[in-house]
Amino acid sequence: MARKNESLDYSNIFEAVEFPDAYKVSYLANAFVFPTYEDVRKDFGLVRAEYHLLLCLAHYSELTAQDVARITRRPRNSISRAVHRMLDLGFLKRVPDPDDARQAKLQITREGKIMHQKISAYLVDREAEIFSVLSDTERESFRELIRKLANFASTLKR
Amino acid sequence: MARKNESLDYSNIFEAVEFPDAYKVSYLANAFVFPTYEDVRKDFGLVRAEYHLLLCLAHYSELTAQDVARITRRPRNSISRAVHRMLDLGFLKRVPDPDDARQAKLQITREGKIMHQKISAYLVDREAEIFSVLSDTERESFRELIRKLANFASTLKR
DNA sequence: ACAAATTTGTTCTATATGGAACAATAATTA
DNA sequence: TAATTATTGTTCCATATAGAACAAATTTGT
Repeated sequence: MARKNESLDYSNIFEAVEFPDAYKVSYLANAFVFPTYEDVRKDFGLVRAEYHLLLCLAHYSELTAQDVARITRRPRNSISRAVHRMLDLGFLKRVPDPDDARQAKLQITREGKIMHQKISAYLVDREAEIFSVLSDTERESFRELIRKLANFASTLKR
Repeated sequence: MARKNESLDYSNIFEAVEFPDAYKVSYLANAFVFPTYEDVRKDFGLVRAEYHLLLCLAHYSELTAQDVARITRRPRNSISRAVHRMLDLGFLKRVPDPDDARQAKLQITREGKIMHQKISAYLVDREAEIFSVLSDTERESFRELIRKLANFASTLKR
């Protein structure tokens, strides 16, 4: 007997939904972005906030935990947890701020940089994979558009 | 005394990161998509999988739990849990499939449709908000590009 | 026809995550 | 200066979520 339901087209919803563009952004996140975080967790042993620390401190030489929370829009307590684990793992170092005893400046270590490079190489590949469906000019268009959207999103209150 | 760190530009990372396009998709998801799910949870009392059930069954008259899992790419157990709660809430009804005792066909109820319309109205507004930064032609371009990307993502193995 | 493999829906369990409250410190205002 | 307010990082707690294993039913392959 033939397999039932085989003619059901699961992507019809893309066009039927009342907010098709936002839905597809969401879908892309669920199908691609989130699984990528999951891969990073499985392959490199770092959860999202931990990887975000690495990412931020690979590009800013010195940040507080609060800075990272703002950059990534993750809650402070998630970052706090992640900081401790990254310190234990030797991927970060922390130096108290002499001018403000509440906070401490975080820096990435040599080991952290190496880990960052490994993860980044993987993520660069993942990016290439998903965007391979676009032509060069399409890719360029998308880059401009997503830049506008992300910049706008960065102004949203938290 | 002036506030410290006030000159730090949190969006520099958008261009510095090694995978800028994927990063911004991810950022948009974190800044916009997931907070939207959170709003739905707070304002309407439905978690993601529960809302996804409503969404799917508002557009397909009859689906199994497995169908919904595939359409939304959520794990089966999340959908299973959500189905029970939605049945209790009276938003769904379930009829056993006479041809296959393993599965049951799900349908949305009148109350479910009403709830779906309320949530959809909210999400339509959210969509309009984020895409307000794009011109009409930009919006049209983005629609085409995200469609390609989402369609490709839908072919990815799970 | 019969054994093996697959599919569906479920429960159990582990964990990532975010909200709330808190103490310590710093900044602001009176 | 003194009192109030804000900020930072932290711990505690509740919950959403996904993996794994499972039983029942169905399909596939020999």
